[in-house]
Amino acid sequence: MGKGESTKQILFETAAELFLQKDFNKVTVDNIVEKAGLAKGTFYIYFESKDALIAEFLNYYVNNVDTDYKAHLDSLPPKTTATDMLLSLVGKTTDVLINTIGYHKMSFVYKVQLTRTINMDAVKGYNRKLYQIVADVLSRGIALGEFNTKVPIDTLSKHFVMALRGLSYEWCIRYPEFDLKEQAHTHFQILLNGILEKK
Amino acid sequence: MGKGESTKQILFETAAELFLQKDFNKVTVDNIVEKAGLAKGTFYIYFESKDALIAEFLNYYVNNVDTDYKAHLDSLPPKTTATDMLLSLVGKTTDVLINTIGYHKMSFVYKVQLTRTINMDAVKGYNRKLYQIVADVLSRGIALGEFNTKVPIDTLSKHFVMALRGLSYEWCIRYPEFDLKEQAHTHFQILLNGILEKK
DNA sequence: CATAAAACATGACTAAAGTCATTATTAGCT
DNA sequence: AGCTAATAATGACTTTAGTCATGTTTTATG
Repeated sequence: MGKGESTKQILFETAAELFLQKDFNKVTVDNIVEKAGLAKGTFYIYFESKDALIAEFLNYYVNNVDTDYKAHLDSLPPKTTATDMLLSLVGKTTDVLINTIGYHKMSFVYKVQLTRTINMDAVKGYNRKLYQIVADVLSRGIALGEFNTKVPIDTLSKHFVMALRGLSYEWCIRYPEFDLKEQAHTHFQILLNGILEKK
Repeated sequence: MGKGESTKQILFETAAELFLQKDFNKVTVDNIVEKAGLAKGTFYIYFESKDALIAEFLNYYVNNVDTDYKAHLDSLPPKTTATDMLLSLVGKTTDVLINTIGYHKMSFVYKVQLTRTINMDAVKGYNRKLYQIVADVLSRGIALGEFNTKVPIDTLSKHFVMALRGLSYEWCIRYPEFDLKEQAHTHFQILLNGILEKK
């Protein structure tokens, strides 16, 4: 590891410490470099911007949750229906959002994602594990004759994850009135059932 | 109209002019007050922040579109099915987003909404006309025996508008790869049909 | 119309992100 | 080791949002 890499590491860890104590907005770049014993310019050698650092911090955070989601699904009884799996997965993700990540960090995720120059692929990249996890549940549902759709599975998976993101965004902008868990459940019920009269 | 109100008007209009020439980020508060021939402090008497001014500007923009949506629906042949109405409405909204408002302004809307202190009720308030418009189409669908759902209409309407917002957000963060119009169409097909095997 | 209170306006100031020309350190090479 | 090029670090500086104590104008009132 070159000198530069370890300096970056120091900055990142120093910042991470501060982020656990205070809101992102309350931690200044000056705070970080002072605590790290470095100059401000050094910060900008390793991070494009303060938001870019926060994005790395959040990516790191979000990265691990998909592993949790997978584990959660694997822990379900083998005869669970695909519908129940999907709803259980939705319940799990909303739990994590509410209890582990928190609405404040999620708001930042959604804000930073709108800044085109900052890379948040860990969250939105289609290679994110979550897309595959959802696709697997959908495949299972089709294999079991439980689901029936003309839309290809990976397309469907993208739409489901998008719906989850839409729900989470709505939660962020309507917090605390919006009950994410309940709304997500209802929304996926609608998504699964549709509203068209069955012929 | 008191003196204050007209000063606010001047600031707003000056800013609006500049916003048509340049990105929000490129227009500074100093630019605005200089062009308006006022002091910086004056700006902050009338606007809580630069973002608050932008929010007012965007609200004004977004406000009118719902009237367009209503007009669009009214222009459809009277025997149009509710399904077609809904899909046509979705098509219309995506047209407006893409061609009239633009992804850049929408990104700002979504960013500002995440700033809890700024009021964007014209966009997200449940009294927004769009919620009623969607509810009306849904009622029609139920009256015609076309739709069938246990979920109350106004709840359903909120979920549909949320889906639309989710799609638009996704468009913003994936622009220009994400084809909003096509994706919205597919998404609402899924939402209408569901994916459960019909019994 | 004199005057006090309220409303409006000012601009120098602070805070914080981000820049960049300069300086210091490290690594590779003979 | 001595020299050079690349890499790393510096901090004074710029930019821009936002503040606030002070000053000016308007309005209401005896």
